[in-house]
Amino acid sequence: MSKPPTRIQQRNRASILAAGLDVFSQHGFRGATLDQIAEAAGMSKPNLLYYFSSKEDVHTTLLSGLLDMWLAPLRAVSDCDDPILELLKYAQAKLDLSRDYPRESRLFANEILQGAPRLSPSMGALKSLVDEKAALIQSWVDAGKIAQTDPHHLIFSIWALTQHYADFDVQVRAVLGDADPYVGAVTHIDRTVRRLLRP
Amino acid sequence: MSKPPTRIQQRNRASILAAGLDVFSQHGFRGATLDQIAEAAGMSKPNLLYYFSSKEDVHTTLLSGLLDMWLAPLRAVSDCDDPILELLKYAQAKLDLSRDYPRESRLFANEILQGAPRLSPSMGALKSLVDEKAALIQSWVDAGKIAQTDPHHLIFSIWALTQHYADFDVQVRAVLGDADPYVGAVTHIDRTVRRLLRP
DNA sequence: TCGTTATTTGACCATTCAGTCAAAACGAGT
DNA sequence: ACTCGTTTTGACTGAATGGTCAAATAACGA
Repeated sequence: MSKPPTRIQQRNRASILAAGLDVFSQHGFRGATLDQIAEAAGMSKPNLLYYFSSKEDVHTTLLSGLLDMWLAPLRAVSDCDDPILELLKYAQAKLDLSRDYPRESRLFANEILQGAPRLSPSMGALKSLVDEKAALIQSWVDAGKIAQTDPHHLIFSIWALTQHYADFDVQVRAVLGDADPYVGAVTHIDRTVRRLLRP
Repeated sequence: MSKPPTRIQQRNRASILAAGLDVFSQHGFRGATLDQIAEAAGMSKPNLLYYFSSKEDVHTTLLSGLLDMWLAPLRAVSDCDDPILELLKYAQAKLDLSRDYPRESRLFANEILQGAPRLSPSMGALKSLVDEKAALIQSWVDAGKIAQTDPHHLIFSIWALTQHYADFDVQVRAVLGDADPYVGAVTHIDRTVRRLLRP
């Protein structure tokens, strides 16, 4: 039935998704227009709709494709001798995502902020993953390897602390002036996580 | 020139702003429609436009009116014998705002996320306030009253940790299930701030 | 009650925007 | 050069939406 996509199809779908990421992350779903996306992708609107069936199609394709990347660092958290280092690594990986992929972060933030209408299918999987890692963290607490803490809220903290720098970028930069936010953020988050977990 | 507003004017402007807060915080500026807001306010669209000159007028009126409330807890931070308690109080006050005024939090988050196009005038004042309080915190660090920390990033941390519960409410609830997020959040944030600041 | 002012609204306009369609342009194999 | 499937687009449609306006209705003081 479905033929393998040609080179042109791959290239065009990719540039549409890149353009969509740009526009959706900047204006949100309702604020973005197909003309904007088509223009940013270097093609006409009907041509865009030849590759994606609708505006929503572009959006959901982006979201589902990005969720994996976004959760990869959490998936990588696993049992080991030095849990503090493991969670430190997680926090830094998450901060790296904020620095290197701020548009992706804002795309998610926009979606969650509006009640995640197009993301609810994935919420179940998200809960499973978080619950699993929370159990692992709890086992570290029980073994006395890290300080007493609520694992779920610990994960929320890491999300909040790191994503803040991508999602509230303009505010952070307005306050800091010319300084690069991430220089200070790296050491601050390092210290925060260490202090929070040291038994 | 400008007459004092009648009782009807006060009531109607107030209900328009209440409706606008509801709709804007849920759908963002572009996603919200005047018909929605008018309906939520219990009046016709032309009538709404009798009290506010435009959609943008409603939005900016909301934003500027809310900024004061939002920054009040930070303004209240002042020098004292026990800086840790002072900052603890600040963090809890901010968390209370997230719990009691989540729509206001999301309204701001929406605005910042899109680059704060309608909020840039206030950014200068924001920086002044933060710089002032950061200097105060730095003096506490220098006096050895709290642990070494970057004051600006400390403030960002408190913002991030507390606002996360309002802005990402659906995600938090999807992960936690039925549990009330704020029950765990209060003690978690208390512990986090204490551990972060203890010399 | 009457006249004046404040309030409310139905009808309307112009623009924007998602999505359609038929036809044109292109490309690869023969 | 011809054919057939793929890609591209100009022109269009219908619905949504911000905003206007003149006329209707309510409030209120004299």
